[in-house]
Amino acid sequence: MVDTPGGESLLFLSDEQVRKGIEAMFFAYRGFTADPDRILEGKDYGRAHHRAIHFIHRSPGTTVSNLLMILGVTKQSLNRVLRSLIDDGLVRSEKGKVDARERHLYLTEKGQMLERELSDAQRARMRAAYRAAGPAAVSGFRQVLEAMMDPDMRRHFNRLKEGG
Amino acid sequence: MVDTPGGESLLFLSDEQVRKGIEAMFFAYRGFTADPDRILEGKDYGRAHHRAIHFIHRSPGTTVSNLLMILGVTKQSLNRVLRSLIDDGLVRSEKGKVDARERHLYLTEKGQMLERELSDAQRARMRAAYRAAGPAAVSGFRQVLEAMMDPDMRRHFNRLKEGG
DNA sequence: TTGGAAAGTCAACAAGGCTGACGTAAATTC
DNA sequence: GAATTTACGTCAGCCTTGTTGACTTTCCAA
Repeated sequence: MVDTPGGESLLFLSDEQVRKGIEAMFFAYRGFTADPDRILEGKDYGRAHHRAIHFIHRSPGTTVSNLLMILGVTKQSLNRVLRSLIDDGLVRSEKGKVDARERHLYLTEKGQMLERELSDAQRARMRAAYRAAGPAAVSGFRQVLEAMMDPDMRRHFNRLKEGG
Repeated sequence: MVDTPGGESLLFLSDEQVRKGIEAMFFAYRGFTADPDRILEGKDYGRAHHRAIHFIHRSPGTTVSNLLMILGVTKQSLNRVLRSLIDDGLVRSEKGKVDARERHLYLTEKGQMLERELSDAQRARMRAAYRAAGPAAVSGFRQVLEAMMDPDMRRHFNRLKEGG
């Protein structure tokens, strides 16, 4: 790193360094999803169900269209997932009181149990990685990830309940 | 963070903090794949082709089975992707000289052009994120990602040509 | 009261995973 | 030299999860 006359800090990032970052994302994401995937296989659910469960847990009472924006899929695709979760009694869909067109989504007890199981596994890995890398690394990790998001997604990300 | 008598550094990571990390991974990965996905749509190729192209570029002459391990898919799945890339003249498959059962894979000129296009876009985003976050953050980012990988994947990751 | 938004649903399709079975050529082992 | 194993390719069929397009119902708001 070098400070230029203008005060800007230049990073000399070779293509190779950046490529390594790209590959790190690829391999790490595999690990990131591995544990929940393992739990879900044989349970009739997949990654799509996990994502829905996660964000409903995170924002209880969220609407379908809000979920659509966060997940970035079509309503037909999300509907198929929600349908099975609702039919199986993991998710409850409540007609909105102020706007009755909206459906507010909540996890049932059963849904919360699965959510717990999935997130326990995923958090364990994340926590282990955090511990191994140390607190300074954790902060950098989060900064780079946030900078990598599309602005819309960053907005959604920051709107989720604070705490981190 | 607190230093214990034993010298160990404890991280007090609330579930909320860890959850934010999980969500950061989710949203960032979307950004990470967004640009190549956009380029590929309308070109008859998808993310699977991108991955194959990336790792063939990265390790010219790699064998099919090596690629299988790195990508973590079945040979039938990889074959479908390679088939189209070979038929379209983006990838060249060469019978091995020392072991004629193996096929060594190379990008053709045409394949290198597409690789360049895809990786230019992806590197631009990664580089921008790196610049925005700063060099210390970049180091932490890489450390956490590496700690998050499965050991097998970490081995593959570290075996790829150094430079970062 | 009517237009448009939110949601749900049906149908059809595609990408990209998977398993299982089978074939072939080449290398290795017995 | 024969048998076995390895590396690869391929056929067939299945599943998940994404897509479009069309249509309906419900309901808010102008």
